[in-house]
Amino acid sequence: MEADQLLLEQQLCFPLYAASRQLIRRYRPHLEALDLTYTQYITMLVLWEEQHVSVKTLGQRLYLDSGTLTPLLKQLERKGYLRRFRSREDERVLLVELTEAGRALRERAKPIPALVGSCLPLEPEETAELYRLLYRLLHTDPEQNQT
Amino acid sequence: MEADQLLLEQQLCFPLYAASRQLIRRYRPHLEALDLTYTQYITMLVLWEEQHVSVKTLGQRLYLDSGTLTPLLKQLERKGYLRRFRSREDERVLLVELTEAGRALRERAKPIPALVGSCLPLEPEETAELYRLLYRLLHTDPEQNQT
DNA sequence: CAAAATTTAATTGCTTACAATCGAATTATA
DNA sequence: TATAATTCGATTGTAAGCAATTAAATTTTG
Repeated sequence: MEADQLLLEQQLCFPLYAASRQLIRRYRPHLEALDLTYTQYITMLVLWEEQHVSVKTLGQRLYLDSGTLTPLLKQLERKGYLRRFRSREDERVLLVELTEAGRALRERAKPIPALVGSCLPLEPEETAELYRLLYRLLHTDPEQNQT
Repeated sequence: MEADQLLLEQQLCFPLYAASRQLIRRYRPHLEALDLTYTQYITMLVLWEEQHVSVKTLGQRLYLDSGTLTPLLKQLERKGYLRRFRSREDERVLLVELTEAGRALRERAKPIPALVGSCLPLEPEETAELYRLLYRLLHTDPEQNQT
């Protein structure tokens, strides 16, 4: 019986991983117009919600570590969408804040969720259920995340 | 109203992506003992099911392209788990077949799905529902995959 | 207060993803 | 059957992810 569990289709990880990459692929054409990659996009989503965010906070919200975020934030800084600076209160902390260009980008990003969402083959209540299950997976977690 | 859609938590892509990476992280410690990465593991899953698989078929089953698979298969060949050879019928086609070591690895992989699955905070019927929704996402797809 | 422990980002190294392009082999078609 | 189109895998270049390590700043504690 264990044998069956080794079937590709029997492993939850597989459709989760494949569906995730596929959905991200659907964002790509829309994000290209904004000169953003997908990871840069979800980083911007956080920044559009909060004025000042530390790398640590970003990492906690996005489940990403500094090894991923540091080069990504430098890239976004190069593009002119944000500024990076050390906190005066605690020099260990690097804060990130949007530039005017970064805030302006928000308007151009607004249509994207609807554009991507409209081509998903799920009913609203199915989408809601998927959310619920994914957040269950995500939140009930032993070794949370890193920095 | 569009503004709300730009909230990180409102985007399906985000929990999907984060949950996917988190689940893959849970495999890592078990896979390390087999000297496999996660992507190498799902590749082995396919090979444990089929004797000879072409790179194209692998790509279709895993939703990965040759740019990902070529170096990965070379790596698995270096580890001694598989052999790569051109098809005699069609020289464009590269076939992959497990070595004895590759087949033997299957036994050591058997406990992994149960080990990972047991720490998931989902009821069996919830897991089933999650499957169903993920495969809906995955299968109903316009621009399928690449090679 | 000084030393130890902790926190925070940055860096390094390795492995994906994947778009784009290429070259070789095969198939279609004019 | 030549040549045009297609298929297949490999290659290249960019951007993630992430473990492990490091360095600097801060906090704890002896």
